[in-house]
Amino acid sequence: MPELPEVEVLARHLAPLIRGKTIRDVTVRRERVLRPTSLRELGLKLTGAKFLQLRRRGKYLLFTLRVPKQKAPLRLLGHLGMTGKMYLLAADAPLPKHAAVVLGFGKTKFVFEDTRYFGRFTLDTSAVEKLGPEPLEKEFTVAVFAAALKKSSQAIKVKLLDQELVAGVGNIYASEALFRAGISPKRPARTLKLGEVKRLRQSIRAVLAEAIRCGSTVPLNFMGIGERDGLFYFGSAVGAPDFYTERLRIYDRAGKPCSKCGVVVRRIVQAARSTFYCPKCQSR
DNA sequence: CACCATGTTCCTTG
DNA sequence: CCAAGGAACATGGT
Repeated sequence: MPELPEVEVLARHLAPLIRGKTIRDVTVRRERVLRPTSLRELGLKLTGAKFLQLRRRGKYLLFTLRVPKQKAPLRLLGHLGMTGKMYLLAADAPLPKHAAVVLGFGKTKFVFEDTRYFGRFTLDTSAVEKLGPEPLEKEFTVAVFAAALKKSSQAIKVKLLDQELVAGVGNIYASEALFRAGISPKRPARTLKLGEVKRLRQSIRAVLAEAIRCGSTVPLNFMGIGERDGLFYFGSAVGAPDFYTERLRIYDRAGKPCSKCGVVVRRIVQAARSTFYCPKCQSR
């Protein structure tokens, strides 16, 4: 379920549920997700530790824990990959088929479920140091963005997926932001004019902010999940306002009419990923 | 059976 | 060294 907005909403929901909770036991059912941390080290360090904080950086979750008798807090990094989810269950509730890591709290348990196991749950936090600016923060300036784009001849859509350029944009919101800005996904990054760079930056911010707003207002259930809500993208949560289902204006709409001009939306493949665009609204 | 999928990393090629 | 493209990772949906 994972691009920046989904991770942000997850962090906001999860933070109050785990804050102050002490980990009594650690169960790892798929060691791959710990990479490169060993099963032994994770169990050793997490058992007895208490959750203090949870924040998001790009598509990563950063947990801060307090270890008894230790001054320095412990940092834990989570990434949802393509199919990861995190939520709490009652201690006696059955685990899903693809539960990768389970942390026992006593009456409840924290579950990291990940069908494809592309996600991570690890003590190695080095990945966040390589990330570019947070798109919704002040650090994501026109100057920084424009300078980075000038250095690249990659197609702009492909470049937007580079987490060193800007952290948190994924395949869906890259198409959405370009559609909103009226820029062709095929344009080499370095050919964007300053006005287009400004528009694109604003579109990225607007698209992400709107998605966070939607996720924050929709009734999502993170405690004792029953339904399989993959969270946002294609779901239509019960009682959700109309704009929730109409939120994606270009992604996955190949063959349908463009919402702005009616021309048929196209799907192309760039860097082995699908890109959706309107050939008229995004002709250059 | 075929092809598609929200992400990242590694390998090869130029 | 860099850029770019593709495959790999693993499972499930259509």
